[in-house]
Amino acid sequence: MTDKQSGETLTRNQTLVLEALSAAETAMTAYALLDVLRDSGLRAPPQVYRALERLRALGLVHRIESLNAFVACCHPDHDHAPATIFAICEDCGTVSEIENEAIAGRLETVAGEADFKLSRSAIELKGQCGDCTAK
Amino acid sequence: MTDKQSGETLTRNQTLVLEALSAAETAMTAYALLDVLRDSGLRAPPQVYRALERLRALGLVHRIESLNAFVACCHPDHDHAPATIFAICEDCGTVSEIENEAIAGRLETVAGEADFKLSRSAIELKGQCGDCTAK
DNA sequence: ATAACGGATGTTATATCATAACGCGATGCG
DNA sequence: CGCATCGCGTTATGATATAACATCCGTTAT
Repeated sequence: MTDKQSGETLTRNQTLVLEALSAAETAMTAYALLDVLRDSGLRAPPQVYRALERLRALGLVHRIESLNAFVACCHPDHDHAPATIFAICEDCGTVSEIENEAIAGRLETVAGEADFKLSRSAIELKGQCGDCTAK
Repeated sequence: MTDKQSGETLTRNQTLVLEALSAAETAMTAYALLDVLRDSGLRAPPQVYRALERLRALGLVHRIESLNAFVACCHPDHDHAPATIFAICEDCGTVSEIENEAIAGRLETVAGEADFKLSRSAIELKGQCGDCTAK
């Protein structure tokens, strides 16, 4: 059996990227991550993108398409349906993750009605979070 | 009264971009549009991006976030809710636009429950369209 | 008429996001 | 050992997007 990198464990770079993302309040671009992690030894974009790619495959990180940026998954434990909803505050940049079975199901239905075989979906809401509304 | 560009009419560049997009089967990137329209006199990215920006504001064009690309709106007539769904075929690249009140409403609800003031949303489904499934 | 203004335009340069391609070194396995 | 695999580091480049500035041309005010 090979324990090197065949499934569970994260490599050094992957750990660094995941920790930086988890510590961040907002979504971070790959280059922002690179800047933050330069002191930790990362030098070039591919290092960050490779780590992100693997972390995404493991479901530990999500890409926010409308921002070209990334967030750590809030609840990496349970396999989430392919229908996570992201609420992105346009004031403070906070991204919150929402799971909603009803919408996931409806999307499946709608896709089916349109004769579309759904594999993944990206649902991104823009607006103002509670904290910023209060201010 | 000024008829030049105060609301309704499209400028030459805007018309060119909209026509190119409407003619396309799939979503097109700004640079793809630029290539296509070079013979028509467009030379540089800002010309395309400016036209796209205005067309989007008019609701005639949508941006597909997950592709960094653009499509002409299928039904520019009726003001659509801020919850259009795009079904993107990963085989042939076709993008179809789906309107669904139920999902739009549910998203409003879910956002409200999360104390989030929703302004716009991007819903992008990836998968296989009917034609490609049949093949 | 003409000066001043505003909006669209054209153009150059640059910022930002992402990946191709190569070689190295460690590890597991025959 | 010899070889395959994988992560890694590095360089270079591709792809997407915008800043900034000069110009042109109707409209409007004088």
